Amino acid sequence: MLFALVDCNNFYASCERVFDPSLAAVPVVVLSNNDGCIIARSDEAKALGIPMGAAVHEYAAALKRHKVRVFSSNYPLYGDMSGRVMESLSQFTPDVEVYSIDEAFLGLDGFPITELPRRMQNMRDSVRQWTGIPTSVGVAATKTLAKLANRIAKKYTSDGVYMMTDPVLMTRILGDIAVEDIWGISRRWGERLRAMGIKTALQLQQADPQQIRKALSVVGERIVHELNGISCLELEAIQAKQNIMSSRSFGRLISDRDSIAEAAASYTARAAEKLRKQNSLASGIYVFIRTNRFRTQDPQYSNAALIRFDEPTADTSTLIAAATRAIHQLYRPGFRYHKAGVMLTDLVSDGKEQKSLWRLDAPIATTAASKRRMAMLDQVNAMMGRGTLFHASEGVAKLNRQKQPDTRKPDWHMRQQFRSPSYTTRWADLIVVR
DNA sequence: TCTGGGGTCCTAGGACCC
DNA sequence: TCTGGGGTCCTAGGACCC
Repeated sequence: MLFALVDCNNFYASCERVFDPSLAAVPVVVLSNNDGCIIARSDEAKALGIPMGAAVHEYAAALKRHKVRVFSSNYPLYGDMSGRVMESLSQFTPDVEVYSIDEAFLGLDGFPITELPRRMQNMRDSVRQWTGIPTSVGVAATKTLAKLANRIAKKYTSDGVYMMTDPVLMTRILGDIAVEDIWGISRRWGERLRAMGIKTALQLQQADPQQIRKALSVVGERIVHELNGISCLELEAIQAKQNIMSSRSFGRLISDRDSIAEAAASYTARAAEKLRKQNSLASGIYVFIRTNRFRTQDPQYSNAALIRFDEPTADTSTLIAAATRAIHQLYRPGFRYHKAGVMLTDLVSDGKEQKSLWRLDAPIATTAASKRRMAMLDQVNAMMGRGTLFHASEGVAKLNRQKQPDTRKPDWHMRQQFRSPSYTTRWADLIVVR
């Protein structure tokens, strides 16, 4: 069995180019929702050294100097283009897993191996011709290796297709790839592996799977097997989402409760629409609000509530009513809020059993952790007034995991007993740092 | 001034049961 | 005050992905 990973090159920037030929061969970037940061770059923009996720304000001068064409994001357009690309791919094989808006895995069962390079080349050219979107194709024995092959295709080939099938060549390639560049290994795990002396993909491939499992759980072990050509990740069918999220930063700081509730209501309406589109019902809604964590000079507050419904629902007004109640419960005066969001959770889709049965009787229940934070915050506010940066650690779990101790010198420390919903006594530490 | 918006999976620990 | 062995279900949180 072989897998292909097809990845659209610089997808959002390429989409903009499809509709404006004057953008060809000039640097193009696409911005995030509030035009806050850069989320897509054409090759020319990458060559200028503009990093992914860069804050626009930091690069405003450079963008201007190099005459970079800058676009606000247009998600309906990108979604539509993505659909066309996926549709094109399905002309070549029915085994298509849409992995993200700009990527798909293909199962290549039934393709004669000798013909594969030509077929993949043909597919890539056709997608380009039918949609205007350039892609890269990586082929290998497992999804993880196909991901790496795709990198090679993008970086080093002229035709955008790379088959990683030669074992000798593969050894050389893996030796040149840093562990963090493997699909599924990011910074934290990369650090852990490096501490174990594993720095390259080749070293991880040759590592003891059991040892890796100890360090990185079964997820890490799977990666080791995948690097060895033993497929642990199958092609997955498209399925209904398990959660639907809608959140935004406000674009300015908001202090009054009703404006936040209004924002939450509109997020909820958007999420409810998506919910109905996939024919699901929500069993709960998770609502969060937060201050701007980048403004360290401001007092910080973030909290979340989870509301369960007696009956799963897709009714917009029910959902909005719940979100509004949650905001009222979470809101604390004296803070300048930056972001809020809702997540419809534990969705019930047609024919599918609901995953869990809720035992909580209360019509509204914030999460236990949320209740504790709330109680502590209120207490601290009462004792000290506002304008305090706080840091809370709770429960036994975190202690046992030996989280890095906070080295900032606490001004004030409180240990609080509380009762969880089941009336088991637990404790929480609250460290107040000015 | 400004620093996104979505998702998934896995595990530890606690509640609860026999 | 200390004390078992087996199990399941649930939640929160920590990782990861694009």
